[in-house]
Amino acid sequence: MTLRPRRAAERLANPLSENDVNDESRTELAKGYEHREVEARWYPTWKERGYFHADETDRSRPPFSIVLPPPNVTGSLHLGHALTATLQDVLCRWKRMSGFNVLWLPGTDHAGIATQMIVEKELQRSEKKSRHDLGRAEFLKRVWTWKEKYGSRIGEQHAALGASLDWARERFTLDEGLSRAVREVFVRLHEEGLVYREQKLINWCPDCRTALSDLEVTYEEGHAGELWSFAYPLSDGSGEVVVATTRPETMLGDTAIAVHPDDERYRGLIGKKVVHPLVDREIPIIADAILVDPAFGTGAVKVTPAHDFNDFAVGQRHGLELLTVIGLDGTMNAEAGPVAGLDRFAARKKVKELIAEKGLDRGSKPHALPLGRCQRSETILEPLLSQQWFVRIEPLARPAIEAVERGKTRFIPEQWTNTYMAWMTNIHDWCISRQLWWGHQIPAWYCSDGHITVARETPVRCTSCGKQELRQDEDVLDTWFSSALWPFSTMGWPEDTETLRTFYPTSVMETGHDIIFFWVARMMMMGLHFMGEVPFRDVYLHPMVRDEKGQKMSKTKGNVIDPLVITEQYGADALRFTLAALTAQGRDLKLAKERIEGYRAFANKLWNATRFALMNLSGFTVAEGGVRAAHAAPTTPADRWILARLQRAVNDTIDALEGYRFNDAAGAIYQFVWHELCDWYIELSKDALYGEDPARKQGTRTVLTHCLETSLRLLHPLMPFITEELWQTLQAQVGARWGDSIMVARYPEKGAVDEAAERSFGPVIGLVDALRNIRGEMNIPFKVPLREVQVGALAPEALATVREELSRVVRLANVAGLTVSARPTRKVPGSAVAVGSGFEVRVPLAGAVDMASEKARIAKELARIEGDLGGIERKLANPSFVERAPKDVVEKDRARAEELKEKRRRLEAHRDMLAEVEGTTMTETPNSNLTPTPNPDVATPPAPAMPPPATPPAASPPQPAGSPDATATVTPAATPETARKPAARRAPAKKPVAKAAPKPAAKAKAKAKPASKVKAKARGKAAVAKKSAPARKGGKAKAKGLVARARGALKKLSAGKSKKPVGKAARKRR
RNA sequence: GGGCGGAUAGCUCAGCGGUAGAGCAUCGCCCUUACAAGGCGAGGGUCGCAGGUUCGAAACCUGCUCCGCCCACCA
Repeated sequence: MTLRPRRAAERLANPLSENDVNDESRTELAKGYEHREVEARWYPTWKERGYFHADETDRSRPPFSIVLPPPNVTGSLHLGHALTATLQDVLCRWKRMSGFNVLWLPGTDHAGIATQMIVEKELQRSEKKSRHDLGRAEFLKRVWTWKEKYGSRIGEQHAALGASLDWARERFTLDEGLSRAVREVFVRLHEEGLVYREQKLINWCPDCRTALSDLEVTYEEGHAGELWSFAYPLSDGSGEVVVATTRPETMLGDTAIAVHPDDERYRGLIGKKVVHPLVDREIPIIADAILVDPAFGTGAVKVTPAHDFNDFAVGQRHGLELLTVIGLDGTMNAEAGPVAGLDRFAARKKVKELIAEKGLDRGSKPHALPLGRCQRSETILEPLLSQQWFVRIEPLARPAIEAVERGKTRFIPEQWTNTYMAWMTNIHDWCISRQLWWGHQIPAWYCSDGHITVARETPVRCTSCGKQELRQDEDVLDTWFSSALWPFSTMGWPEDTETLRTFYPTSVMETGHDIIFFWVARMMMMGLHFMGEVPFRDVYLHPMVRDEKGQKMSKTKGNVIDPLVITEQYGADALRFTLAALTAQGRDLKLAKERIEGYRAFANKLWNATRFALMNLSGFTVAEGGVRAAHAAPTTPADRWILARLQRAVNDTIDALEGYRFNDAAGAIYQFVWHELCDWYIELSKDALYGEDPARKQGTRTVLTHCLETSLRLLHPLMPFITEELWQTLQAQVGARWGDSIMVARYPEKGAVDEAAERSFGPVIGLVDALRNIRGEMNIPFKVPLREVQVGALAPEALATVREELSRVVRLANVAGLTVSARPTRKVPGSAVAVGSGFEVRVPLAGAVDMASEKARIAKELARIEGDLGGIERKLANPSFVERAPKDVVEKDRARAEELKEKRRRLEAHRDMLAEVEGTTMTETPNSNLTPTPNPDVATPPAPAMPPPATPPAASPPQPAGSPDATATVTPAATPETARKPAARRAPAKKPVAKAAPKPAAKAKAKAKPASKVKAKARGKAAVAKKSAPARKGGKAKAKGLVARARGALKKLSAGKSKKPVGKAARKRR
């Protein structure tokens, strides 16, 4: 007893690895998938062989290009980057295998402010120095050192994920080439009047000491502030005007009081003046209908043009003085009179005190307001007046809007189109200068007269006055300025390169939706302006990766996960597959450990499926022509079925990839490999593989190899490492020359699905499911063979198929004796019955069957049918439904109703028989053996009372051979299953039966209670059956919708289920 | 203030006009020689609320309630 857990534990503790030799020709696999060893091996191999490299001179294949959104060199990658890398690699590998000339271009971004801050912090910590202590040149040297360190780490992380990036083309935004592109763009825009320098109010971070663009401001919603009121006395002494503010310190910069022109309260005051209470100044009262909302506060507004965006505009309208009172460091300057020299927040307090002393305080109240903070430092920003460089954006935005309107570039998911448009149409000029050191220094030079010379290379003299002492602008450009050029600057622009001609515009821009404005929009503008063509055709915006609590991953929260930690633990393939499977459109992605574990299990499943194949392919060589070769062609319904399912999986996967539905692609492959190939086909194949029929064996081996090999190729973009490993091993085993690498093998192609093969195999699956269900519900362990099983009421084509696959049914359900017939089954007391579409099955269970349990089971099924039927009949009884609903829908329901009625009829008959039996025998001998035939394996205790059944199988009416009514019989000796397992057959049956007997009663009791619930559920279940494809296609009966939950499994396998997505996908594409 | 998502089984999410699905978790049986990172079976949902459109609504429309995100210069 204690042995069992130990055996499992041992396997877990030591899962690897009889073989960790790097040898492509080996044909044996370790027992479990060991990702570390495999991953370490393949990436360098691919890279060395040049598979990642794009050839810009190759025009024989259609181009496909993606530029990797350059990660910041500030640090290492997080899971958001892993998602980016995964999705792009999926696209690139898929396209590469599909015959495209693929360029996936890597690189990194210097990330001006972010990097500078980090290095500054580091410098402060380690050497207690500021950047000013080092000086510009020395400080920049330090940053470069930092960049070298983290730039390579980013490369390693991408390699660990399997990203097939063309490393030979790796770029950095501060490279010489890209810097040249930046200068070129700046100069040209300046020449065109689209770059200008001006004194304007901008968002200033007193902490970073730099200007920011609007986008770098994050607004804190509903900050709990205070609205404070105070009085300005009128200069003529006739009274006062009360104003309100959330920033009292700014009152020292007030240069007007504004009221609404139509406001009766203040009409008489317009044009008068008030006295500033803290400095010696008079301030005019003006009327401004735009600024003032008479309903807010007192209806009078203090105007501070140099420290507020609204007030700045008022100042422009009314020609007001711009009085700056706050300095770049956030302290009050000399203009601030009594609070000069104080920090802005200390000044706020002081101003209130001073006003209160003068008796002008008019109280305050809590007030929620949006508060702008610096995206990097989270410091509260200060609107300040300063000289900055700007890009005149409107002329650039217009073409970028048009391009999207005309469909030159499209957004996926579509909803982002609106977001993009809304921003583009309300865009403000872009402040591009930053008071930093790390970045592209602005190519503008000043002479002592203040003339500006803008040039590509350092000028010798001022273009205005010829002076030779020139000083370059110390500021650098916004990081996003160089990022905006990424799609063409990385391909060699401003030169007219072969690479640009081949790969621009790029095919897809794949990135997070958080940088749609920062980056995507700006690339559109710059690409159109300088290349005359959109930078990308499709923009796929992926969701944000969150932690399992749904929180955004951020360094400050400390919930950032390093992809390397995950790949180390679960494998890159598992992580990639998880990310893809979770990437549904339009929703953020919560990464839970359990999901990754689940997909690691999937990798292991695939590994073991291949391992199984290898074990059964010794001496086998794949035939020339594969599954289509005459001597290897599929011969059984199961073969044809799995090939049809494979083709459907291929179609579904490609459809999903084409629509950027990564989760559907992952789902299609997962479902096929695990639940069809492994759960069904491999199990089905065992009789042939273990048997002695050479033709059958050959066919099965061919089909199995084909399915596996195709699955591996299909899966490769998602799980590159394990697929390569298995593909190589399989190739070596079967002596084929599929190619040097799965990476450069051909991707599976879409094709017609053999729907007849899918359909005709249904009864076999249905039958096995029915038998398994009876086992499960009756609690009969698998090792106890089922005897005297009758399969009846088979439709002609189903009869043929079932007969053809009889040995497989026998094996999968462990049946030791079975008859197949077109006629209904014969009643046998003490049997369990299941009715499927197109067949019924009866399992005599001798004494093992518990009447109550079987009755409950049948009642449950009947309730379900009643529910289904009730709903459908109500619909069919509704004249307007019959009249107005599409014909096929009505037809489908009619057929379904008929089918349900037939099922109900059979089950009712069975139920009545159960009642009859119970009435006669159960009451007196509750434990008695009701077995029709002596059954040493199942019956316990031995039958004392009941006579043998009236008609044992052997005595069934003889049928002419080949007639649809013919009865096929399988005897225990004839089945490979039983032949191989004599021990199991002879095992004393006491244990399972004894175990089983008490169980059903309890179960039945438990189930008696929620009868209403069963009904409710049954009602719902009607839908399942209705969705079946055959009905939809004209009401052809199909073996499906068996007893109980067998349906669920069946449904997955039926053609109908997966037809739906295909249709939908087709619709979506239109 | 405007806009965009989301609310479906205990959890994470598909489905988006024909009447509810997956994975994980749960319960039962099974170490059956590809895989216990496994197999088989089962249980579990008035699809956020309220109206409307429709023969038919989880899906479409309207309103509402909660959650998340984005945009916005109300002192």
